[in-house]
Amino acid sequence: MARERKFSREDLYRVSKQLLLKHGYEGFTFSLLAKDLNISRGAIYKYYENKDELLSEYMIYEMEIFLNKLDKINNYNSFNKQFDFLVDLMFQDQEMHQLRKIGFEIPHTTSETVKINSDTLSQLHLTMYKNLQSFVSQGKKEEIIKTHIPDELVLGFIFQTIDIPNHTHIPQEKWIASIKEIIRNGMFVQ
Amino acid sequence: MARERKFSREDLYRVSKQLLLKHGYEGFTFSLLAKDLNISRGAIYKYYENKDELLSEYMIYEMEIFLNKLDKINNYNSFNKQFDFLVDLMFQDQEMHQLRKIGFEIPHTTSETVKINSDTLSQLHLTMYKNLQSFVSQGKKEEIIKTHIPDELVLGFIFQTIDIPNHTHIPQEKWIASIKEIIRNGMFVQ
DNA sequence: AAAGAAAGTGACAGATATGTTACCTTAATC
DNA sequence: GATTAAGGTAACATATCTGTCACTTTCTTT
Repeated sequence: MARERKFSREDLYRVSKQLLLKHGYEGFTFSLLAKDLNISRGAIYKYYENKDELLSEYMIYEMEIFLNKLDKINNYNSFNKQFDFLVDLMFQDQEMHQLRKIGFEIPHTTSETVKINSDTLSQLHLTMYKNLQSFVSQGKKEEIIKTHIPDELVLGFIFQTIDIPNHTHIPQEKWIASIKEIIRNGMFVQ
Repeated sequence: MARERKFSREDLYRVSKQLLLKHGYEGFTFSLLAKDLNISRGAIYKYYENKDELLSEYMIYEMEIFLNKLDKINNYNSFNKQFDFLVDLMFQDQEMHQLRKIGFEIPHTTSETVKINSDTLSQLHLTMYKNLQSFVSQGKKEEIIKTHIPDELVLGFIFQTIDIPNHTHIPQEKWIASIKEIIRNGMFVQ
């Protein structure tokens, strides 16, 4: 150590998250980042060669946090409780879900570091996928989930429906309850 | 008339669409557009002051085409057929749905023309919404759709689920059939 | 064939993002 | 207190996008 840093890694990640959600991948720049951190742009280059290096590293960080939370799905042994847990988690981590989509825009063609990070990220996605895969399998084995529905669709419904904009500001609890109901039993009167 | 144009409005729209889907709103530039059209960048400025003017106009064009198709929903008088029509339409016009989301990124703060176009676009969205609103109302009146489900969610499910990525390339027919089944009756065994 | 008008071009200036680097600052270590 | 090394800054060169404008090209009209 020689001199105290003006910004921590956490600062970097926090502000990057805000900027990513606001401007998207293409709109994210070191200029904006430096301005929001009240540091000079050059300081960031002491740690990262380009934005892809920073962002791919940050995505790994977010993904690891998410996977840790997701892992708690194994604390529940009935499929129904796991289902509730998963949908609730997705709603809590709605922003993470936005970020994950932005993460796919990072090109893995630039520096070596980015390539390595992208590989790590792919690995984490695979881990997530396997975790969820076994969740779906169990649902089908317990004869709760219809077996003829593609696994991808089971997960896709849970992942996509959290993005439905709630323009009329229906209370979150009611909103989520309705989503769960539709996924479970549909929106048609039986 | 004085001289033949090297590019038609259709050319402009077609290439803009490709670029928008590939690079998103922020990544869309007149430079890219000119290059793909094999014309000079300056030529585009003869018709549009900036990209927002072009894009907002283009979005109106796409939206009008879509609304014309959507209007055919009234050719069906049973709710169930309308439902099938709507889901099928959304799948045919998947790209249009991507574009619509990108369209929301156009700032309505630049030139007067953009403001006017944005208003027109809002109007078209309202028209679409009302059209769909009456579809949902009918479904509830016919006691096919559960009345306690928020209207926004009924539409949201139809609009969002078409975005679920079909990575494993399940045949479209089977895919769409499963989506319809889940929306209607859920993914849980009854 | 001359005049006029719309279409298109290329160059210019301004703005902003990107990497790099010489130099300054701060704090720990000797 | 001098040395060392990491942290930070500001300026520079480069690249790209933007908007404008004088000029050229092409076609129609007279």
